[in-house]
Amino acid sequence: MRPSKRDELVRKALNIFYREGFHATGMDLLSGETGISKTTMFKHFHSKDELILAVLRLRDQDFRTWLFRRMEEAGPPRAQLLAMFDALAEWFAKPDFRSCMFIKAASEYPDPDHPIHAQAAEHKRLLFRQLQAIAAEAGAKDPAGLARALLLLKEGAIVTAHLGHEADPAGDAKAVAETLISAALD
Amino acid sequence: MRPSKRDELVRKALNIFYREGFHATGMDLLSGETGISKTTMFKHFHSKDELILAVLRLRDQDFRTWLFRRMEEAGPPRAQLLAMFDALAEWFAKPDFRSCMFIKAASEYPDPDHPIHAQAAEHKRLLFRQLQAIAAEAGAKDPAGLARALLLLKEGAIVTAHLGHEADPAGDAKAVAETLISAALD
DNA sequence: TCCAAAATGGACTGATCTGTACACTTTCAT
DNA sequence: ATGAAAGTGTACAGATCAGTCCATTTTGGA
Repeated sequence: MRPSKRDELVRKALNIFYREGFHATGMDLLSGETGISKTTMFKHFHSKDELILAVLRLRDQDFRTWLFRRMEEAGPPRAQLLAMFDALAEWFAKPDFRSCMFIKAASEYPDPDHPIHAQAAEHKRLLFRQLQAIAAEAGAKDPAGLARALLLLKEGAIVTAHLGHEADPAGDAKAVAETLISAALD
Repeated sequence: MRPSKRDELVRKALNIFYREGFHATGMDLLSGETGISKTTMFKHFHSKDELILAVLRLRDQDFRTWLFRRMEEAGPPRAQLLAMFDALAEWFAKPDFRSCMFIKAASEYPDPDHPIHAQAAEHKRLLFRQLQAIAAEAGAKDPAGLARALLLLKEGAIVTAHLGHEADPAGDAKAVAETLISAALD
């Protein structure tokens, strides 16, 4: 009925989990930081894991909406594929960039059977599907193969931007992507 | 004087941290699982963080030794570069593969100023240096650029192998690497 | 054989963890 | 205005967290 508090909790929890990590963030801290009482938190979500799952669902929506909107703005499908890496560069440049929430979730919940791990994997699968569709639109000979290759570059760039000393991982990835796309569309 | 217990602790802790995660693994569990008393553990390492740092140093040594040995076995430098992805495929196929320890460490300690995060970053830098040297040996026009591109593919393959549904991320990465290497050496 | 260093077990601290209980207040639709 | 739903504050449970203490036992080299 009044979903505002619930949404507010999930959105604020997203930022804190993203910044601090999942295990490192306690429910008490979450309550204090969001101003939402622990009682209410546990009324909406029966466990911390359920809250994390809701956070990941929100993040999945937000991220894919943001990314594919940025890509669409680039125009034709071929340009869209390349624009993914410009979007990544934008993201990496933000001062609060701290890698990919789903890579982090999979790192903290390494058991593939854990629901949180599975939810993170689902995000990657949805990304693949959308990218494959654009690759097909662009006329790629092997849309799935091109999408897989571009996603390898994307994940690599994210990890490197968070962990490496490289100046411009998104630019490096884009350079490789250009040759891949050219070869796939000729 | 008698470093056996210390080494034994670090080696066993490595496996447990790798399997379960850093925050999720308590010192009591570590003591129980390794059979080494907590007193002894804290005599060797003044804190859990120090133990983790030692674990990461060991993992860095082990991993780079293993990887570059596999690559050297492939023969000439150009073949060595490609062989990295065969080594990755081997690794991914192991039933206990759970992504890269350093990506996981950076995920759990997201603050770049944290010593554990810094240690993980150092590993990636050492990898880059060794790969760059091989790229130079192979006669690449831009050894640093080629090394960066290949490492993007490597990190992407690792993440995808852990989190994705793809059948053969190492093979996908290798295919891209082949065209990159050809272009860089012509 | 003997001694010092290394390792042990287990109780203990104080903090923090997830999750609950309960009595109270706020909000909103009717 | 009233009643049900939603939210609050706080104290609490029971487990686990990192880390300490100490008296005892084991170990390895001289």
